[in-house]
Parts: sequence; structure tokens; C-alpha cells
Amino acid sequence: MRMMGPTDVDAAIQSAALNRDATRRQRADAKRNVVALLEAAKSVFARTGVDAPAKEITDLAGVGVGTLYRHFPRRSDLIVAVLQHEIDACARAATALSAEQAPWEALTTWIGQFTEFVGTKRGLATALHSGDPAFDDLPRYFMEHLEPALDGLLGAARASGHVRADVTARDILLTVALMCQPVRGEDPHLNERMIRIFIEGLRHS
Amino acid sequence: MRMMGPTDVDAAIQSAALNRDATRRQRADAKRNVVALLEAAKSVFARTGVDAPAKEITDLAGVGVGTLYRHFPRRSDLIVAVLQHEIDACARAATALSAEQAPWEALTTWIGQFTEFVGTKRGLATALHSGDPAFDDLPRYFMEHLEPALDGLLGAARASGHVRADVTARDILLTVALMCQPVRGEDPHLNERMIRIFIEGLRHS
DNA sequence: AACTATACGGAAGAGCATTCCGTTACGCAA
DNA sequence: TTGCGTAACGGAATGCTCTTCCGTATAGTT
Repeated sequence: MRMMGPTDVDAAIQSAALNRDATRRQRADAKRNVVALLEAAKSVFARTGVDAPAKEITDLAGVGVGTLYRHFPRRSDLIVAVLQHEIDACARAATALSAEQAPWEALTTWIGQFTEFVGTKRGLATALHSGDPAFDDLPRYFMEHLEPALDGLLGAARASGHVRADVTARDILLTVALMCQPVRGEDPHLNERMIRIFIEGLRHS
Repeated sequence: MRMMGPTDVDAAIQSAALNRDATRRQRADAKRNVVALLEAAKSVFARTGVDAPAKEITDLAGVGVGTLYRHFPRRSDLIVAVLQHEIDACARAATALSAEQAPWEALTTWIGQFTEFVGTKRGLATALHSGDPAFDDLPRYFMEHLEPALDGLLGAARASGHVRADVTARDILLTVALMCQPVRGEDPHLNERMIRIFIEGLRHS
């Protein structure tokens, strides 16, 4: 797992939506704490899942809970900040794939990557659909960044007559995210297998 | 929504897994309370969803929380008791359909019914996959009753060459249950549409 | 009517999210 | 370098919920 470089950190800090006043600078200790929280959250999310107790994260980061809530008022703010790079990378991969592969292959490969991304983050798929207001911004961020990406691939595949016309990028994103949820006591590959079958259903026009 | 008749009630009471000693009879007030809890739960589940606060149910039933937990130690016990008839009806429908319709039509019709059943119970799909130990028995009950039902339909459809061979009844049940989860702010028909596409993917062999 | 096991109710304990405010200490200006 | 204004901190406090436990009430039997 790669570490964050300084640029990444700045971007992540910007994303903590508290820079209410662009004229005033952020204090150095605040900056440090945001970084500590992001790294703690990344590690805790990997171990326990994205709905881990807040205290677990603050303890690891060595800050009080107040500090967590000040920087990330909603849980989704923290999740988005932690996953931002991976989401962006996922979106960029779409462009690369559409250049390298034939429309249908590009589409299925990308959905496969997306599946793996969502499936590997414990609890992410569940959080995306939880309905809990604490996670509200998460689906929005996902959609805003990934819908255009998938839409490009889907448009090309549709234009070349490989894909049915009555399905939108949004439909697919939402559905695959649903299908990514791990099922207790079942083979983890179940989800991938079933998503491949869903993709089969997208064929034709 | 139909009311419970006396036979239903008896069956439901039996299902409250506390009849530890078959020789000793259940007291009349206990019986009354179980019925009151079942009716309250049915009504609260319909309004708030299956993960509604326990107190809401006990208040409506006019009993203390202790009484709820004594009769239904896990939340899944209560849900199973409330949904038992509908689950059983869903299982029986499979037999009827396989007699009335051609294999492929019977299969798709049944999945459609199952979709509607799971989709209309608020929070049920989520609970099925929550991983919370409080819901543990729920997936088991679902599987034990619905897997054989679907397996009949699936076997027939496969035998007549309509369905691919690498998918089990369990696969389908789990996947459709995942896909039934309502997505906030989206057209409720989304799920049905996408499940129909998944079914398309099951075609062929 | 008395007795006993069954069942009741709700207080108590524990966990977690979120808020609030008195205290700390950063960074600018003199 | 010192002093001040304020950004930021920490964690106690609040509130909600689940779950357990036990003193009390009562159905059903003798």
C-alpha cells in the first residue's frame, strides 16, 4: 500500500471541507492532525471496516474526538478523503482502457476493476447504500467522479452495438455497487461471478 | 394487509423458540403478549423498517422490553416470526408456477415475485446481509425454505436448456437479495429492471 | 385458599455518536 | 522577543439504543 506524498496530503486537507475562509491560513498543528487522522482512518478502515468506532481512529491518531468531528463532521467526509485517490485513479483508468481496448472489452475490464475496488474496502459497499445521513456525501462523490468515466466506456460500447440501449452508466454503477457487498460465509468470488453474469445481461442492443 | 387467524398465531408462537420444555404449557398472558408483539412488530416494521428501535415495538404492544427479549432473544427471531407466512407462501408459489408455466417463464416469474417480496419489506434486504449477529437466523431461514423452492424451478429450466449450468439456486437467491436493496433517491423500479437484466445473463448454457 | 413456577416490567449497565466549552498554544505584529 | 487574538484542542457530558437482570405480580394447579 503506497504512502501519501506531500501533494496528496495537501489535496486531502483541502478536501476536509472546513477551509471556510480562503483568506485565513490553516494552523500547522491542525494540518498535522488532519494528516494523522487520515492515516489512522486508512489503517482502521482496512482492518475493521469503514464503520469502525470513531474512538478507535482518534486513539490511533493520538487526538481527541472533538478534533475528528471538527475536521470531518460527517463520516462520509473522512471516507471520501481517504479514498479520494483511489476513486480518482479508478476514473482515470476508464480513459486509459478506452484507448487500449475494444469497446466491449474496455467496458467489462473496467467494471471488473471497479468491482475489485469496492469489494476490497470493507463495509464500503454497505456504507454506499446504508441510507444513514452520516454517509450522505459518499454516494455523491462516487457518482460525480465515476459516472462520467463509465459513461464514456458505455457510450462507445453502445455505439458499436454491443450493449443494450436501455441502461445508463448510473444504473450500472448503482447495481454493481449493490452486488459487491460481501456475503457472510460465502465464497468471496461469488460477487465477481454474479457481476460477470449481470454483464452478460447487458449484451445485445 | 390480512390479519392473523388463530392457526397462524399458534404457528407463530411455536416459532418463538422458547418452548424449551414440551411438557409444560405456556401461560395465557404470555401467549397474549406474544401476539401483541407480533402485531406491533408487523406494523412498526412496515412503517420504520425491520431495524426499528425495540422500544417502539414494545410501547405499541403495551409490554416492557424484558418481555420482548424473553420471547424473541434475537431480532431475527421476531422478523422470522413476522414474515414466516410470506416466506412460506413464496416457497409454495414455486411449486404452483412450475406446474402452470414453461420452465423459463416459471423461473423468471418466481424471481420477480421474490424480488417484490424482499423489496417491499423495508430494511429486509439490508438485514439479510448485515452480518450483525442479531440477524443471524434470518438468512438461514430464508435459505432453508427458499433454496429448495428455487432449486426445483432452476433444475427444470436447466434441463430444458434455457439456463447456464454454472449457477446454483443459492447463488441466485443471494444475488437477487443483494440487488433488491432500495437505493435512496432512485426510482424504486431500478432494482426490478436490473434484476431482469441479471436474469438475462442467466440464459443459455 | 395457598402455593409455585412462569412471566412481567422497567431500572441498570454498557457502547457509541455527537456536541459543547474551558483550556491550550500557534502565528502574527509590534 | 514578547504579547495578544483566535484557531484549534481534548474530553467530559448528553442522548440514544441494545441487552441483562432481578424484585414483583399472577396464572394455573392442588
